Amino acid sequence: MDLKQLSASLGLSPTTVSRALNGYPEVSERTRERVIEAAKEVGYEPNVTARRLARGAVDAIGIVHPTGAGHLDDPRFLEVVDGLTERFSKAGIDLLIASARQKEEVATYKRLLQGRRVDGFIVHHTRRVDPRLDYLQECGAPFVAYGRTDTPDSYAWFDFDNALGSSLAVRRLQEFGHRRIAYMHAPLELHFAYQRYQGYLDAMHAAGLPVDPGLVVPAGFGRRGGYEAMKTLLDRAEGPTAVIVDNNLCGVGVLRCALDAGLKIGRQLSLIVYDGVPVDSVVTSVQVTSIEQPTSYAVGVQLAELMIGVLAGQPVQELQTLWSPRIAAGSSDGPISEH
Amino acid sequence: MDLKQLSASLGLSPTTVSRALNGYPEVSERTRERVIEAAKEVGYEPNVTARRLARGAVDAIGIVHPTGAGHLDDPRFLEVVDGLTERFSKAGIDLLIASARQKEEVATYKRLLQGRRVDGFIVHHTRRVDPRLDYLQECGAPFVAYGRTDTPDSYAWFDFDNALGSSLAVRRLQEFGHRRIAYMHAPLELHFAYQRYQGYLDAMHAAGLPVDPGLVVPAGFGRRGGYEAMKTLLDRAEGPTAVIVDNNLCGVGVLRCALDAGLKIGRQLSLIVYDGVPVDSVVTSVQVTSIEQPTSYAVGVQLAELMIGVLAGQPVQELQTLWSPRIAAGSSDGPISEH
DNA sequence: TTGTATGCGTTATCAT
DNA sequence: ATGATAACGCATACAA
Repeated sequence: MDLKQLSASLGLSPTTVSRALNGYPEVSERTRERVIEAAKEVGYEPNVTARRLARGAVDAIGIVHPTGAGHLDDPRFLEVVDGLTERFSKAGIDLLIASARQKEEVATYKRLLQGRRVDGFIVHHTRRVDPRLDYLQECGAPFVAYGRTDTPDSYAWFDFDNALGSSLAVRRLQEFGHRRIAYMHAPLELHFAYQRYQGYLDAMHAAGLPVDPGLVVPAGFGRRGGYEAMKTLLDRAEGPTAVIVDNNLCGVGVLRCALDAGLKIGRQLSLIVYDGVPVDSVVTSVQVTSIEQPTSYAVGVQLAELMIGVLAGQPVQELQTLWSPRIAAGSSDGPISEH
Repeated sequence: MDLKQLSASLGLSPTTVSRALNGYPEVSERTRERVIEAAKEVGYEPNVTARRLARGAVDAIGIVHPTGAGHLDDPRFLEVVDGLTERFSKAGIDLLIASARQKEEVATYKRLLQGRRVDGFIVHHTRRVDPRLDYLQECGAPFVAYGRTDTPDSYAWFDFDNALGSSLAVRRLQEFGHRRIAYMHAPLELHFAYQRYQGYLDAMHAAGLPVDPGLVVPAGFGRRGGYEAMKTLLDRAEGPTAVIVDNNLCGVGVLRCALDAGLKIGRQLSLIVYDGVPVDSVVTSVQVTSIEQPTSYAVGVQLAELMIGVLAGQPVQELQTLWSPRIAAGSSDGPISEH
């Protein structure tokens, strides 16, 4: 059943039916009701392809994720996608998911855009200098970045105040009396990792604490990496009394290692982990103090909201969202104590 | 640059240019070369929306995943998606991802289909009786199921020989001399869980081993569930000498629990886990014997391949793929021994 | 308030 | 081998 048939069955022109269904004001209420009723009755659904061609907009947003990049298994990604689709579907927007080998990323954006497969993009895992954003800005394509680059003024973005999270953690540990505060991080070319790291450095300096390079350890994104990194720290002559970990899978490994070493968490070693330790962890004895952020689902919804703003032509300066993390206190940190 | 402009610049009609680019045979080789050259030169990309409208096909496949269903955080899902997009993109097919609350799943399929947003679907996590497949068959929509239902003859599907995997595990343990073989499983309304469970039962019977209902434990999809379930088993007067776990996150929990209880894995307790224990686990001392299946990426590629067959009108009976798992021996199982 | 005519960028049909 | 013309199904400028 298409528009022509529907309108014929009602004795109206396709134009009027179209207007009635799309909420145009110049249709009489009586007619609108009749039309909507009939449309529901016969189960009419407009052909989106035709509508798209006529309107020149696709009502689809793309999200490109790098193949074999390691954060593929990031469970959060799917949660974000969930928030995106939820919000987008309300606006009649489709979410297109594409994958690209890391070298071909920009080419993929180009292909999707030039074939008019999408109106714009959600770009995630931004890097400090990011050729994808450069390309999209160059050709004026709508996009929202999940995470800022070094030059965040000229586009729409969502981000957490990553530096703040680390600062809060350092300040808290410092108030407990810690001085030797270790820091474990994901690769620093990822901007969130970089920002969190900067927050750590700044807060350490502000607190007048020395930063021992040996206590700053790249530990990647995984449990295993965290475990190994922690083992290295524990082997040192002068180990840390507290550890901050910039991502939670890594944090699980750190916790595990500390427990295996027989340390009393919260007394002999203080631990603060970004995003906390996942609910589905086998470790239940310790409630890990965490730097807490809104759920990834909420992030997805917000990203979609921003995208809709961009598509509506809102100035990008109004479309920059920064959410602040906060500390959720657990039992994994406290004053220094030797027993 | 659209088709009209391109053709004008070549002094040809849009028709000829279209034919040349789409590989129609009735174009002279000379013309074709000229056209392809020019198209590349100016970076012409056909407008897919217009093409779709003209051809009446969307070249897009949908995948609907249930919101808040617990397997959202299934890392494998993204790997499958990766394989799908990879294969689909070669065929010029888009992958649309939508989410739906569990009650609204069928309605979502309906909406996507009637609005001609997609040509067909990949349906995953099939249940033994699955209203989604019923609906899609009813309205004749193309789809490929990842997992069979109770009536698998009339549609295209991909599946693992789930029963076989459990049988292999039971047989192996039986040959080691085990008799009290426990089985932990995900919810049985998921067909893969049901099939694996049936394989366990059948193999136990075939081996002449008694099935103690107390040794068959629903343990869900997570580490925590596995940990708790294992604790329950260990508390029993007559516990198992071997455990089979039907999913690997759960298996991590089981392993952890057994280690915490001080058991020597492979001697005091044998363990076989579907898909093995994830590489990024902190447990490195034990190499878990696993029921091994091809990667989820490969599954994705195969699913896409099947879908392309369906769209091409191939008979569904030729589009049913069953892959067999095999045992990858590790150090987590062996003959019974008390020390 | 409603209808007519035209356009969106392709592909397909039927000539030539 | 190439071209003119008509779909594809909807939205919209313009007319009534």
